[in-house]
Amino acid sequence: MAETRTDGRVVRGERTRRVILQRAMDLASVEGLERLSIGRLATDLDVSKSGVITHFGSKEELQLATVRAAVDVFTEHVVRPALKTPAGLRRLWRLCELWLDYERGIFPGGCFFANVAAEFDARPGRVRDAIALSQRDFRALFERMIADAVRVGDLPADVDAPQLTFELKALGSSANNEFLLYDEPAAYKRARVAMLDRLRALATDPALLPPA
Amino acid sequence: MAETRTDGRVVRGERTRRVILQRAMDLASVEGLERLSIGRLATDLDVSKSGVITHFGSKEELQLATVRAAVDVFTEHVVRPALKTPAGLRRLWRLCELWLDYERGIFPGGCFFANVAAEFDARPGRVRDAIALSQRDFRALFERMIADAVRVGDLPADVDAPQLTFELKALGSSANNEFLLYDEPAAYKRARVAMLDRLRALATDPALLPPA
DNA sequence: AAACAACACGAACGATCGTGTAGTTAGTTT
DNA sequence: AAACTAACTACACGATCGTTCGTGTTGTTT
Repeated sequence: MAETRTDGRVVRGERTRRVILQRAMDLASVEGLERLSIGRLATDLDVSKSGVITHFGSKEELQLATVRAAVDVFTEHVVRPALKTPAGLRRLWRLCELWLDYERGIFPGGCFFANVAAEFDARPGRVRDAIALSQRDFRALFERMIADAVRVGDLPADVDAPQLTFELKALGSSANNEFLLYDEPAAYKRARVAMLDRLRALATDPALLPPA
Repeated sequence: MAETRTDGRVVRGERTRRVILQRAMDLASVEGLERLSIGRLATDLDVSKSGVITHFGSKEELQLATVRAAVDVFTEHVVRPALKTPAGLRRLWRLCELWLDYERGIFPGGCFFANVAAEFDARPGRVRDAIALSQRDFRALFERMIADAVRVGDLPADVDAPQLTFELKALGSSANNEFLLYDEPAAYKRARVAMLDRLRALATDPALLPPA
C-alpha cells in the first residue's frame, strides 16, 4: 500500500510554497508577471532568493506556477460556486455575478488574468500559452452554460453561443479595466445592466433573472 | 518679429526624436512601457544610450512622450478621419469602424493604449495619469458623438450615452484582446456585429447603418 | 575668426536582475 | 546512532538596468 507518511519537511515546504505563490499572485495582479522579481519576492517574505527559487527552479517556472495558482483561485471563487446553481439561465447569470465580484474582491490589482493576458498576449512563450489556455477554458465554460440554458429551455435554440459569450466577456472585462483606470465603481453597475439587458432580451422567461 | 530661422541642429534632433518615439511606441505596444528599456532602444536604433536620453531626460519622461506620441497617432488614424463624416449616427459608426481598423493595423502589438492601460492601471504615477486622461478623452469623444446623434435625430432622446459608450468601448477593446491572445480575427467580426446590433436597435432610421 | 549652442558619443557608476554553487539546518529512514 | 534527504541560507557571477559626466562634432551667432 502507498503509505503516505507525513514528512514534516515536505509539509513545511508546501506551506512556504503557498505563501510565495499568494504573494506572487498579488504582486502580478498589480505589476505584472515580469516585474514580479525573485529578489523582491524574497525580501518581501523574509526568505532568501535561493529559498524562493528552490521551489520553482527558474523564473519562468515561477510564472507558470503563479498562473496555475490563479486558475485555482478563480475556480474556487467563481466556477465552483456557480455550479451550485442548477443548470440554465440562472446558473449563467450567477456566473456573471460571481465573476464581477471576483474582479474587485480577490486581488489588489483587479482581475489577475486581465492584467497578465494584456502583458503576454503579443509575446510568444509558455507563459502566454498557459494564460491563453486558461482564458479559452473560461470561454468554453460560458459557451457550455449557454448551451445548457438552451437545452433546458431557458434560451431559444437559435442563440449564437460564441457571439453571446464574446459580448458577456467583453462587458465583464471592461468593467475591470474601467474600474482600475478611473476608480469608478459605476463600471461594474454598467456591466451588470448591460449583461442583464442582453440576457433578458433573449430569455424565454425573464422572471428567471433579477428585476431591473 | 519672432523670426524662426531653421536651425539645422534642431531639425536633426527633431527627426531622431521622432524615430525614437516611433520605435518606442511599437515596442511598448508589444512589451509594455516598462520593458521598453533605453539601452535596447539605443542598440535597436544604432545610437548611444546617452543619445536617447538627451531628448527626454529620464525614462519616465520618455514614457510620457511615448504616450503623447501614441495619442497623436490615434488622433491621426481614428479621430480625424471620423470627423470627416457628418455628425450623427453615421459618424458614430465610422468612429467604431476606424477604431477597429486601427487596433489591428497600426502597431505590431495591437492597440497601444489597451496594453499600457492594463500595465499601469493599478500603479499610481504620472504615466498612469497620462494614460487615464487619454482614455477619458476617448470616452468623452464617444459621448459627444452620441449626443450629436441625438441632436440630429438619429438616436432617441432618452438614450443613455455613458451606458452606450461603455458597451461600445467594451466590445471594441475586447476584440483587440481576443485577437491578440487567440490569433482569432473573428473577434473583430463579433465586435462589429454586436456594435451594429446595438446601434440598429436604437436608431430611428436603421438605413443609416450598413446592412447586416 | 571667435564664442556659443545643440546633438550625440563613450565610459563609468551603483543597483538590481536571474541563476548558479557550496554549506547549514532539521526531519526521516535504517 | 548513522546515513540520508528536503528545505533553506550565504555568497558570488555576469548581465542589464537608469543615470551621470566629460568630450567631441556640427551648425549658428556675433
